[in-house]
Amino acid sequence: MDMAMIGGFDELEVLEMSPGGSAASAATAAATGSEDEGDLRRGPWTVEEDLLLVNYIAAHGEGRWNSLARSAGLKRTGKSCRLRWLNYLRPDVRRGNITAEEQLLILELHSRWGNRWSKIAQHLPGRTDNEIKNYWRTRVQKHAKQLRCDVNSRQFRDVVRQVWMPRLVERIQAEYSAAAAGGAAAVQAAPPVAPATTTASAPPAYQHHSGTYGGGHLQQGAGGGYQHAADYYSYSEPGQAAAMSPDDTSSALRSTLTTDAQHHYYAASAATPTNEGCGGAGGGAAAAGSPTAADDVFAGTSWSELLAAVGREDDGGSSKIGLPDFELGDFEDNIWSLEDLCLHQLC
DNA sequence: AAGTGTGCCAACCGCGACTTG
DNA sequence: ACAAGTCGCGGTTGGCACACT
Repeated sequence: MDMAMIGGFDELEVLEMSPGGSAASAATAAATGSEDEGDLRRGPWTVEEDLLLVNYIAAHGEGRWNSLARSAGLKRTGKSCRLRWLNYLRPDVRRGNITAEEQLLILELHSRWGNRWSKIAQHLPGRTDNEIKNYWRTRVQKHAKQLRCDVNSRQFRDVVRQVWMPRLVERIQAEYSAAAAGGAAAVQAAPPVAPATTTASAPPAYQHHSGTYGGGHLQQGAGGGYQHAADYYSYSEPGQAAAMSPDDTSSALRSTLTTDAQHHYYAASAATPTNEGCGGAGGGAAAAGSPTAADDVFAGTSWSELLAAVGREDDGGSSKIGLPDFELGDFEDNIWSLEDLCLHQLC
């Protein structure tokens, strides 16, 4: 937890504030706090409450939240204590912007597992399910809305795979190249590569290799990165052999950073043409459920092939994938810009 | 400078799964 | 085997902060 932040409050008068909150929120807390309602408080946590909780857990450990709440002298439900601890006070909670690597993981894992936020969060060290859920709702769903797509529609998933993820990979790649350039003179590292040419021109760590999505099948070794990649690739659903332990989150992240991510995301995404409409209810089941390997109709196609297959519904029938006639709004980040979509003939 | 809109995030709620007696 | 209690998850909401007009 951010004890420094809590310690930063010198005056007890401001204790009736949620961290990062305000007097207004404190007032709200007082108004809605129902301190007397069943002797249970609700609303924003005060610094005093945080300290009580943290100190109690430090001394006795977590778990048994209802009795913990009583024993710690907190007028909160166990549920509320658990939430506060897990989402905010836990020492290893990571705060700040979701990195490109993390975005990539979230997109990938969500495409596999759907809204299994806690499961996804297990693979992002320090991130909470709540944070990932919020990210999805505020960022990803916003994009879907801009595209007039149902976030669960296959079209939107295609766009994520064919535009957003490549963009993230490029960004990560560029960052690594820049880091490498900063460290050594041997900066022959490839510049951020255009998606369709990546396979041919990427630096070694990103070289294309064939593999089987979900099978951990790697034909080409390229140092430690590939080892991690193997771990990541071979992660399986319960019931299947899982090469990566659930707690090997850093491995998952590293693999995302250091492997043939493009292959991973695009070979894994070999598209089956579909004209499922955007904004309809059609995609709900697809995302609500967790796409299995068998369900992954994108398996087996290189990502450059995939990009070549992308087109619009109204392009005279040449499209392989029925992407909608997007009405583009402003994309606030460079990951997914109008230029990107136009570049890939998605607009 | 004031009003409005939007993004973000902490917290709550309901429900199902699990545990315990 | 069953009921009550507890836990964990996903969905939703309320409100602050900031950007924009």
